[in-house]
Amino acid sequence: MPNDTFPINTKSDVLNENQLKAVCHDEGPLIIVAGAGTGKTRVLTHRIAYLIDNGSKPENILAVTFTNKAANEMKGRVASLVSAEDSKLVWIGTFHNICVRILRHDIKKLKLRSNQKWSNNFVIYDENDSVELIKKCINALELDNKVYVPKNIKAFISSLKCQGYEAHSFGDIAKNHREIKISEIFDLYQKELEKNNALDFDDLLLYTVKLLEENDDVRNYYHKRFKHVLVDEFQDTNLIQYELVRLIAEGVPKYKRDEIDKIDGTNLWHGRSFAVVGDVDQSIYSWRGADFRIILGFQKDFPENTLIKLEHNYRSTGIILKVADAIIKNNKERIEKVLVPTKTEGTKIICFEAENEKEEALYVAEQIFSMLKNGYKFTDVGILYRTNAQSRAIEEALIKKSVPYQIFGGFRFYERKEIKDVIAYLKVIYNPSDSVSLKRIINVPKRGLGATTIEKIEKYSSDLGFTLYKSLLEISDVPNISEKVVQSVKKFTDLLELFRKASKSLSITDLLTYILKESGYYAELEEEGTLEAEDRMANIQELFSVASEFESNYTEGNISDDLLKDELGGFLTQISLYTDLDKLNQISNKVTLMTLHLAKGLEYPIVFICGLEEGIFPHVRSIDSLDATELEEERRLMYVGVTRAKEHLYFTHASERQLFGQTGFSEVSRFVGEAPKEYLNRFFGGLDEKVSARRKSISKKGITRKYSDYEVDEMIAPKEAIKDKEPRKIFNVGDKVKHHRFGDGVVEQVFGTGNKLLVNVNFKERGKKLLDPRYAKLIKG
DNA sequence: CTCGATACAATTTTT
DNA sequence: TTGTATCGAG
Repeated sequence: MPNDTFPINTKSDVLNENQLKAVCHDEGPLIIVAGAGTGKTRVLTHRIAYLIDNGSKPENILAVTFTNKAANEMKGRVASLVSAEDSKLVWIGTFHNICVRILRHDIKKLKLRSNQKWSNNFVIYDENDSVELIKKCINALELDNKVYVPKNIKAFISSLKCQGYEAHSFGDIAKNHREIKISEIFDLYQKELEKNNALDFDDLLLYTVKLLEENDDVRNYYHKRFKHVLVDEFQDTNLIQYELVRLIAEGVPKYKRDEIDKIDGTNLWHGRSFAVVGDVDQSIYSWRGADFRIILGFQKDFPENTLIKLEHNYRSTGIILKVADAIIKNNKERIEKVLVPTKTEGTKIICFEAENEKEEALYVAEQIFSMLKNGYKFTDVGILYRTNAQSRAIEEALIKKSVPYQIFGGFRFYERKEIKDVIAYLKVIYNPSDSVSLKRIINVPKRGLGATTIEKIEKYSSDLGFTLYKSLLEISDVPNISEKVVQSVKKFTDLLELFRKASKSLSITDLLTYILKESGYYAELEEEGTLEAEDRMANIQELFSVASEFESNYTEGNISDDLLKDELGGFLTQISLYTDLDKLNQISNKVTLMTLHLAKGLEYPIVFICGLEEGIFPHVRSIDSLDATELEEERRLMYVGVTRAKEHLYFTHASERQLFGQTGFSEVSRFVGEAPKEYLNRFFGGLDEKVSARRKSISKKGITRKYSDYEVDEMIAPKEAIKDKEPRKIFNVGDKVKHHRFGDGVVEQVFGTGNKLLVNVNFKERGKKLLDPRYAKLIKG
């Protein structure tokens, strides 16, 4: 829902039976198996509101998501259900965000092997920073970076960290020469991070878990504080993330679990809950260390769990769901479940075979215009594909046909060179130990400090155990350095010291202006005068608007307490954990292009899934893979794509496609074949005389429908025709009630009997609230 | 030290 | 075809 991110959907106040059960589950571990479009977010937000309305303190609730977008959406929806003050007290955030909050407070309590301690002004390294550092480690160990490819090593170490390994514990189990070497790189990498006072994304989780495991006080504090823990997208949780929420919810380190269970396991859940929501069929990040079998682990760890399935789909038409179901049924690794439609059958899925990727793209553009005639808007359209490379042809066609579009994925804002440069200045000012950022800016703009000089200084630093910054400050002690370089370095460090002083008094935007001017960064760009340089300046301008937005939030006090302490630190944290996906909230009348991965959690009335060809989707790598589970993951991705569609779904594929500058032929994807034929309407592009033999053979079977001039199929229903099959019933009890906080209201729904009684009350001033009369004081009359 | 030429590889990427 | 990474000449 890109165009209405925080809707207060009046209908959503009515919950179905299982949604209600999940919302009102009082104590203990809870698994909510929620298929696509079954109101998962609605359940989570209403559950938070329910807990608050029924006596829980908002500060006792922790809700964890994977993306900032999901977190923001949840915050917005919770804010619409409870009071503004209450909603601010609930901790809602991404795994990484929650970890930073905990670590900024308590990382000093975490001891390093060297008996040093972390300081709370640590910086966060992104993928690039980490790879840079790994590169350095590989060099330092005199290993061949063709054998030990930094990017791959980073991924390997990352997966180790996600399983809870540290360098030494991996070293103990390393099986072969390569693994031993990797454990050495790992070890050095970690030491370097320590020296830089930097944490990578995985460390945020790993160290928080370590802190909670080792430090009883910290663990007890968070365990006592968070009486209700909720986890979104649980199927995408990796081991370390699970361990984090488990530690908070259960309050017991892993190795102590067995003893505790026997002693007072029965009391554990008194007034507490641990709710996880997930759908294994939507697990598409296993290559990132996520393992949907974690749900089985949860069941094993908490045999007393309650399992609730949400199977009523409120998003898609019947046919779309049948197709999704037929496709995902081909997977072996799954928990059996069905999606029960609540909408009409809808129209058949249109499957278009184009001659090549250009025609495919043109077809998409034309169809969008046809849909406009049916009352749809550009915002109603989502165009999905497997790989970013596919977007080019589509973009070209959209430009040609003047279809406004927005695209997500590809290069990210915060990975742009100029943005990284400017941020590197901020990072160094904030934390001078950060040598990766320091190296990034030491010669940007050009100061005559090249690779050889840096190497010399680095050598000197590691020999004496200095940080790079310290060596720069004492540059005249470094051997074999020319006077020219000494002067240049002095000028640079003076500049940084100046910035650091300025940072104490200046706002972020003023500091940025100061840096750009004094460093000569702006001047260098201006001098260049190229189109590219202009682009860069524009991007830097965008960074300014991000900064000023942060400032206004900061002064208004909308930032959580930890971050309030330090404006620069808060800003750096925010942008380190930011992704482009967050921009998706922007309202604009445009169609949206993105990869299938990015589409998870979104929905569009009209969805195009493009490039449905063997080799593209499913991708060659998963077809060739010996591991059958990779193909199953591709299929789950297909399932995610199909279930994004609310009303109309298109499959498109091309028989010929340019790939890496070469033309190749491709078969239609097996996933199209897995959709029942009776739900597909097949169309073919190209000119009649060019019809291939294969196509003819298909037409003989009578499947072909003549397709010409890209006219829209007459069978497509106008938007109004697709409605809910039957509106969900509202039980109008009509009792007038009074609540000490919410005032007067009318009972609109009553659920259950006796102990399980629940009422849905519409309060004059506060709107609808779901209440348990056992806790909420309701006075009749 | 800097710049340009050439070789080379090529999913997905919540943070 | 594209983007980047590396190497050698100036």
